[in-house]
Amino acid sequence: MEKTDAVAALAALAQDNRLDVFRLLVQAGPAGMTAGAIAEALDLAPNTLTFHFDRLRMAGLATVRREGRSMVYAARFETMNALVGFLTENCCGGVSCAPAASSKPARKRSKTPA
Amino acid sequence: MEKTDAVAALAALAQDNRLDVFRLLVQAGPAGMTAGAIAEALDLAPNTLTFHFDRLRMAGLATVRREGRSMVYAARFETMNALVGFLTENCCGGVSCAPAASSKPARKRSKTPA
DNA sequence: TCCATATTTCAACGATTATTGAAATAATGG
DNA sequence: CCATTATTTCAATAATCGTTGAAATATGGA
Repeated sequence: MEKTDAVAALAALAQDNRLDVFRLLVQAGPAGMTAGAIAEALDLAPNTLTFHFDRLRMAGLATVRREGRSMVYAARFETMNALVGFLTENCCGGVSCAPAASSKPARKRSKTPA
Repeated sequence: MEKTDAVAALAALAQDNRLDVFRLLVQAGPAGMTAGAIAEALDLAPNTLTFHFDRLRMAGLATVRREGRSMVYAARFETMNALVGFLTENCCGGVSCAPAASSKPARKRSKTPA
């Protein structure tokens, strides 16, 4: 993941309501959730929600599809995974957030299997 | 890590220059870097930099200490680690960013709630 | 077709953001 | 003390953000 995309994804998640929306989508899994169901669950106005959905989609964190009268939103796990990968690689110093890397530029290292 | 803190940390990292600053701090390790060195490395005005440092500190992602005439900033790895943990736990569906399945009984049984 | 439902679009608004320039503060050395 | 270096504080600015209300659009059913 590129830095630009990481910033976009971070910005998309860096907002209370939007983070709630995304968490809900994650729980819903690939099946997703209708905009209405999310609006009800989080008590948000539908137009406000559309605004936030747009942000999530622009950041590659969500998808939409129409299903009858409803719009079904779903999380893009791939992007989220890439974001966590970016943070771990670039902002942690290596494998985990261990403090003491040397002053050399961080290089990709083989991932320790979980 | 609480949701509020996560949002704060995400917001702190969700900006080009600030992400650059933080990455530099991560590379520098616990020893940190002087404001001046960072200003030169990233070609940023010192007052602009102070603004960004404040954001990082408020979010718990950096610390300062005075060293002679210079201010030395360092990354707070602990917070970063907690953030990645929060994202993995709350926004990925469990272990990695697998499409939320076995780790939690996600309830998703409803035919378009009225 | 008309009607109800589900969601989006649009225009507005106050609030926050990132940046700049100028001035202030803190530490060091002569 | 004075000058220099390093950084912060302050005020101002344009740009973006999150929310709201009103109106528009799309779908499915009677």
